[in-house]
Amino acid sequence: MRHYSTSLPNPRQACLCLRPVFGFEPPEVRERCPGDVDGVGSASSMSTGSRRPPVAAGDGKRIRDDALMLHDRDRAPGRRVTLEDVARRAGVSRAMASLVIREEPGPTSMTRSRVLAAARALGYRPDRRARSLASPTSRLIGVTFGGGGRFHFDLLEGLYAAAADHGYDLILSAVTPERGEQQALESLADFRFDGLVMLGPPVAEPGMAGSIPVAVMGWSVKDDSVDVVRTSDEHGMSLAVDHLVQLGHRRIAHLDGGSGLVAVARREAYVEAMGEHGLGDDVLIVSGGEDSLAGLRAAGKLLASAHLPTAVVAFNDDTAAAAVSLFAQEGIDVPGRISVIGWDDSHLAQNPDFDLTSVAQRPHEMARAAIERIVARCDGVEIEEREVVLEPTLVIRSSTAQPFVAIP
Amino acid sequence: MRHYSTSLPNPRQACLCLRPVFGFEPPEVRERCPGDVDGVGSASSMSTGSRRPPVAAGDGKRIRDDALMLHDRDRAPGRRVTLEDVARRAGVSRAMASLVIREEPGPTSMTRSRVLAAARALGYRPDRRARSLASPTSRLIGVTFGGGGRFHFDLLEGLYAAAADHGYDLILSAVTPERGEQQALESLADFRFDGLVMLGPPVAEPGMAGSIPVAVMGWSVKDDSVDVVRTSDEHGMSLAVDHLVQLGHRRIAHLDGGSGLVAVARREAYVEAMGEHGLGDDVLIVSGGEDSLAGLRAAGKLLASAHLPTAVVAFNDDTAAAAVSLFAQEGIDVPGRISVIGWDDSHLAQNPDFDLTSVAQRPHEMARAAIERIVARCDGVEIEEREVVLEPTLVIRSSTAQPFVAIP
DNA sequence: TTGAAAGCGTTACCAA
DNA sequence: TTGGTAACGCTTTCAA
Repeated sequence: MRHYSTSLPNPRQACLCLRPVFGFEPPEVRERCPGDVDGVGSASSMSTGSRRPPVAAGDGKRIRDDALMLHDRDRAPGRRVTLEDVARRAGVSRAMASLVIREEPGPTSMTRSRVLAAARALGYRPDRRARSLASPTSRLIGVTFGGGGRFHFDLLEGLYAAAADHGYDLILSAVTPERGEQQALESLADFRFDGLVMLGPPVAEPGMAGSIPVAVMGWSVKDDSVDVVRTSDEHGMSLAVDHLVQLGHRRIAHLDGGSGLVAVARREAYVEAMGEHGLGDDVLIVSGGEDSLAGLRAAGKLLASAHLPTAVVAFNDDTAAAAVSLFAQEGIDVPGRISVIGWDDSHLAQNPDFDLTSVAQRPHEMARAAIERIVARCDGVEIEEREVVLEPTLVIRSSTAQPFVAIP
Repeated sequence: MRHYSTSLPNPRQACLCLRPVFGFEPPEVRERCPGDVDGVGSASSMSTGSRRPPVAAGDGKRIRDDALMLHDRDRAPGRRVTLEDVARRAGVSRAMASLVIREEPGPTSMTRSRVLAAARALGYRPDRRARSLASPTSRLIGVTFGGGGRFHFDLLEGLYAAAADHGYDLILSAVTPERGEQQALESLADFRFDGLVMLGPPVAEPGMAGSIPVAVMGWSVKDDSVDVVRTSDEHGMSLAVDHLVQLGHRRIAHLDGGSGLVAVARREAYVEAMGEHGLGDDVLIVSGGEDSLAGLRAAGKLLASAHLPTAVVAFNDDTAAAAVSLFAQEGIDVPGRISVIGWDDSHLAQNPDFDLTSVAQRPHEMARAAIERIVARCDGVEIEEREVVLEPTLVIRSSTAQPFVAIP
């Protein structure tokens, strides 16, 4: 009582009794949770210490009252289930239980099923902290991300899935204007991650050396100690331009994405793609940006120009959709008067109101590639090429068609 | 040698030598890092074992060779600095060093400065896993977030800062379409967080019981075991409408935010605010959404209507800016012909091209409030009210002015 | 004020 | 195959 009076003023972590969603409050004892008084060290809990070895009261050592009462029926209410609990319930040692949980070879199928049953019954979930602390590899992959919008969010989703498949967990750290990349990395490093994935914002030189596997997603980087996973902008742009040229377009404009690394790459790819079709003279770049508003303004500029092109390749779906909206507002038919191509094949492109032809990068596959890279390197596999370039595809929908105006 | 041949196939966590950004590779030894052979268990290290107790060789116990060689000069290269290292360098016990690092009272200023100096020299950073594992409170606050865009990102930034001020760390978990709230919470729970902040997406009933402090940000929730930190939509809307009415507007429309919880609240607040000014008959709600495209379309609908209002209150800055863009495109002067008010006072509102009058919720203050709540509850402080409602302010810029059309 | 030692919940080693 | 036990890096208790 003396010992615990200050250390447990309220439930906190020590009394973590969450709803069934969490799945780690054993069904058998859940009903004891709600109204229960935190009985650690209380007189009432002492009465349950029947199995407790005869220790002289006040013998000067810190008695693990709580540990001693950890028999199935006597666990402190809400106390989280540990491997120890599982092992005891299954009647095996902790080591055995550990092997079973980690699906390591060794235990007999008999042992295995007993342990598994016990774990399920108790709602056991391993403690990631203890796990990563104990093992030489933390099985934690750090992820830095910025305000990258939907696409980064999709990447995140993919990363979670891929990491889980490899038995890794993700720890995220946001990079904000106030909180630079360095700080984000430091706070991640305090968790001792095994590998790092950087989603953004795109920086020219990631602040990491080659001591730990690092993968950068979505943009290219010169530092050759990091892996790069990206979709080929060149290929994507050439798919888009090819498609339009095949339909008969020549005057194809590009609503660009501003000054970001990705925008620059796509702009250059556009120029090149046009050149390859001998359309160098028809190059028309309208400076824009990454969001719908930038797209709106760029589309406005286009409308103000003397000679409206017959097709437009936008930087992304947001800007493309904005352009389509504006065109609609102005009574300019898409694709009748002008064809529009977006990028990312996002929900916007798939939205029936827009139904945009769009260059599709598959974020989940990119994520999978990045995780596989990292995991492989963590396992000591030597990989030569530092760059994974996925080929995008062109999803053709109803925003592109043959040009209205005949080719002069 | 035998023991370690398999355990260190490649650097991994065990050889975490990062760049100076990380600040935990001691300057004095950094030059030893790159080409160094992993000397664990090598003969040379044995010569430093002077403090090693006389243990018979091969006595059947696993000897901590590496621990024994942890004198300043013999640390394994790249091995991360521990409290042990700091303590040894400062010539004190680990317990002392711990107290100093945690800024607990006890150590003399002499001890304190020695330890601090050692920590700095070695570039020490505490291991969050070990720290949270050892203490009854993990000092970890879980945060779930969704694709909430810029505003959520600003909240995140504020949360980081506020948590750090209280000595807490954040662990993030994304809620995506594929990865529900439940899964996000489970993965967080494996880190044994002390408190939880939920940023989104807004759900009617957070999947948590009252066993751990939970704060929900930005939307209201009926469950009275969670704290709610939000900005008053009622107040914000009434500021906006008041401002417009004072300028002489009567026909004030609302570009709404769709069907989200927040959008509903603002829509209702709009109706009420109009009613308070006896403008119930002038209520005009244009259904929209949360992003610029929705704003664009809503503004388009507005334009198509017979009788353009003289002012518009939008759901947020994105939709407001989209409307402004469209109006500009159509030659409708803002604020000459129509006044526009946004919400969030984001970078868009502050952008000189738009210069929007906007309802400002201060995300950093909201974040601070949420963290303070959580921390207080973690410390066992009883708090009565479960809701913190911050009053927004109206930032007046150049998108609002007196109405062009006189009141009939 | 300081230090020794026990513990947190795991993993990984060893010998049986 | 199994179980005992030493780590992991820290916090916390208790005695000096």
